[in-house]
Amino acid sequence: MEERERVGAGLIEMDEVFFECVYDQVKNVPAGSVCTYGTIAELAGYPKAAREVGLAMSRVQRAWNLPCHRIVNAQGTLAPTYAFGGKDKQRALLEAEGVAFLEDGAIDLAHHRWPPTGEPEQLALPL
DNA sequence: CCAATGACCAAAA
DNA sequence: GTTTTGGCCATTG
Repeated sequence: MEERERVGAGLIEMDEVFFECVYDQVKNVPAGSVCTYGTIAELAGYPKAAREVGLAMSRVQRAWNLPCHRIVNAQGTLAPTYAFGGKDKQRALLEAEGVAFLEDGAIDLAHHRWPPTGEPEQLALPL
């Protein structure tokens, strides 16, 4: 019906299926955890469309209420083009949720990666 | 349809 | 650790 869905100030005329799935996964990421583009793509049904996930993120609007700051690349580093203020803002948001960063400025994916796909070593061991 | 682009990923040098 | 190369697939002109 009509031309896809008009969202805020942007008109979405892409494969809503893929994007909807991506956004759904992003919404599923719990606070304090992060997810990689590749994982999101995989969950969305396109195991190799990691770039499209990033593209979807760039198209995200604030009104959608998506925690896109929890999506990082496979290296645990933040993209330079975070839509809501840049990587600096993204990092601040993540730290506010309890995400720890390494000295290199990358996120410790071993502790914050989500979902816990088959990794049995989620033992926090705080001390 | 073709070419270029992109918040990527992994392997190789 | 960095830089380069290839692949991946949807969007855009």
